[in-house]
Amino acid sequence: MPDLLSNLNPEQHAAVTLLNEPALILAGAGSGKTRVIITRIAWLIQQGLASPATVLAVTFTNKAAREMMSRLSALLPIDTRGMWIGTFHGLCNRMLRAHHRDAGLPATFQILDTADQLSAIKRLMKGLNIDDEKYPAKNIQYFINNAKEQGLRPEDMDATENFNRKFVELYEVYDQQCQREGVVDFSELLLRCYELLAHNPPLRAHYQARFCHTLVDEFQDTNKLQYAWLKLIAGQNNTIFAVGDDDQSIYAFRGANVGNMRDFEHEFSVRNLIKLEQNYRSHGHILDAANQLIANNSRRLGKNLRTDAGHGEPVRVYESTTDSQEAGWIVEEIKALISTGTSRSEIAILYRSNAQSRTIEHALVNAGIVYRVYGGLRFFERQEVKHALAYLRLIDNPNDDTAFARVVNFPTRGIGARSIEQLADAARLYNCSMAAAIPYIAGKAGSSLAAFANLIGKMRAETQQMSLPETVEYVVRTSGLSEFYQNEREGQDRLENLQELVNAAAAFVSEEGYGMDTPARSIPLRPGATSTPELAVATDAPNTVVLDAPGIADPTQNPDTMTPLAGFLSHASLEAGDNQAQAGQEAVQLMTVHAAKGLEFTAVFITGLEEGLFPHENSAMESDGLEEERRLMYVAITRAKERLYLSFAQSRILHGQTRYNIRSRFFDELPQETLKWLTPKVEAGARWGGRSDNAGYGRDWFARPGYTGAASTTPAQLPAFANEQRAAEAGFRVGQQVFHTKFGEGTITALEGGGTDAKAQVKFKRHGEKWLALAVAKLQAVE
DNA sequence: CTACCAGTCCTTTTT
DNA sequence: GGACTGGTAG
Repeated sequence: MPDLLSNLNPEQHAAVTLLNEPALILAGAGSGKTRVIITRIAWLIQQGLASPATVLAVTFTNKAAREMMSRLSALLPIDTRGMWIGTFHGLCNRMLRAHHRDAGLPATFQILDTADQLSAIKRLMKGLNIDDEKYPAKNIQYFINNAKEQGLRPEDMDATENFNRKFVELYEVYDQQCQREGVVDFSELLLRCYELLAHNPPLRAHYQARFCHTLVDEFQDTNKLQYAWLKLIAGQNNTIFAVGDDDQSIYAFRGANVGNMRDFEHEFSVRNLIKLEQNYRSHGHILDAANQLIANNSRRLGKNLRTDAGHGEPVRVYESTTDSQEAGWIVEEIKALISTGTSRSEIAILYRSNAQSRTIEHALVNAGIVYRVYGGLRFFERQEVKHALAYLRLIDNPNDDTAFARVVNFPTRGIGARSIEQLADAARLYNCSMAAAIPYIAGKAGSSLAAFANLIGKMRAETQQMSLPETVEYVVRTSGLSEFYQNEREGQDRLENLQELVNAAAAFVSEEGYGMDTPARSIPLRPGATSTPELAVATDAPNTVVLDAPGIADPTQNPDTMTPLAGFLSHASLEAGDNQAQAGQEAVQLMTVHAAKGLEFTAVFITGLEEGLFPHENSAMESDGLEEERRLMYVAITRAKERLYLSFAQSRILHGQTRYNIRSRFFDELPQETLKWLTPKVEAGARWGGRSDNAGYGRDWFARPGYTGAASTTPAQLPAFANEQRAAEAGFRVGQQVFHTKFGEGTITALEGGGTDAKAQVKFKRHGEKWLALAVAKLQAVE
């Protein structure tokens, strides 16, 4: 029996072996967090305190889930495939598939990704003749997802206010449309699963009895709905083991609620909050920098990272005149690093926003340094792949109008916009899907549409007995997609991606343990499974737990509640695939700070450390915005193992305009003794009251009087700041909320001039951006 | 239906 | 600066 505990430090040991109480583990960066979770699962099983079937482990990304499974099976000889380890969305999908009837969904329900959802909303709005200017589809999408993440259905929402009513109405119609089409979006997956458990006591009791240990990774990133789901599924006898780091919460903008950590601590009366503060990644100076920076945040749970590694090298700071000079300097440093033996893949260049990568890439290309950019299009998001998937979806579910609209005329088959509009009208009239409305269309348009329906019907019939890879291959060929891309000049890559899709299907089949010949569209029979899984009672399977609600399917004993095709389509939506340009190369790594979370590198460059960029100017408008930016900086710093570079530029071209920025306030928040300035440090001079707390935040975005910058700063560019300051004297500032009697609410985005010439640029919620003379316009401050 | 042009937007992103 | 969208001309 392997000794799982021998190499743990005391805090890790305590966390791993904690028994019969809810646990909150405050796990600092590089403190062995993943290791603790995996070791705990293994230890619980090894000690007989849990079986693989009674453990529920939740992560945010598929990558994290995969890592958990592979490291776990390395520790213990168990098959992790049947275990409930996965992402929130993946697990909810699994549960909804198993209980689709109770959840009110068809067995073949499909998952809309973000882009699908947006096009579904656009289609809906077009049909209702809703002004896209007044109600942008993106805003509707945001509203809907946000509502769902708060656990709110349309009927739960306040629709009394005029403006709000339209949103709520659209939310309601959108949900009806999804229901009719048999599709669910990402947030629906979670909310539907939550409601399934909330409204179905026997089912809830079943799962609550089944899971004795729930482990949650990156708990600080959970939103309200996810937390509610966890509480629901965990029930009484279950001990939740929540691992997270409030200082690394950087996803508030997508609904993450750091407050869940504090709430958990109180609601579950956590007795021992265990802090993992021993860092195994970074040298001392780097940690000192991170610790002192993050100490500027308020409302922290509080921790301080420490290391045995010694101080190491100082943090190097570089000031450049321009962004391209910054890039040039980075290239020189990287050359030096490489020549002294640092592997390219151990060097990372981080930036706050993607727009910054171009200049750096340019310099790297010129210097002939191989690099790799994270982010961008992912495999299952490519248009040719999405087209092929749309055909596959139609085979499984002809009512999926999103898929239908996508490929009804791709490749072109003489079905124009007018025909499609006609069809959509008929579908609305008869309250059916577009496919079902085809018989109602007469004339030439009708016959082209009928031909398309026949094509899909033929595909459905002919793939009946085919395996999944065969089906995919067949669809790519029969749909005309391969022919289309063959004839297109730039179609070669797309053709290859379609072939890759066939390979992906084959890989999926083998990873999921289906036989290669299993028909793609029947539920495979494996030992322990029955042909009607949702009615099956799993009493004789291994690791069986007592089922207190007989008749409830248990997806762990009966994982085959999905056909291979449905599984593959879910997989394509839930796991969009690699977003790395060229994987596996020995290359310098370029990515945003967000993308770097969880990774580590020997040498790290944090670039563009300027006011307005990092911290980002938009964050000034959000409450808690600066603190989130600071956490982001904290994440960035703690990626570095041995060497950390911080750089900023006096001027930078952004969106085609040259901006003159001053260095980030974060420099003032770092311990000066850990910094080594490669360029002379220029004192910033007195700031407005010298405040760096939230109260003064937003006031001094682009203007700190007294800042002279380096000698090369063009004086002609500086009056812009001076102008803003004078306008600011009138009592307004950038980022401020204002009210105008005619235009309503808005936010000041720029200020110019002074005295009687003072003007403010205001972005109104409903009327766009306008320049207003302060002497004329009656602007009221909203605070 | 395609091709081209003008207008618009631009923080971060996983599922 | 550049990617994407929507509109219109051919």
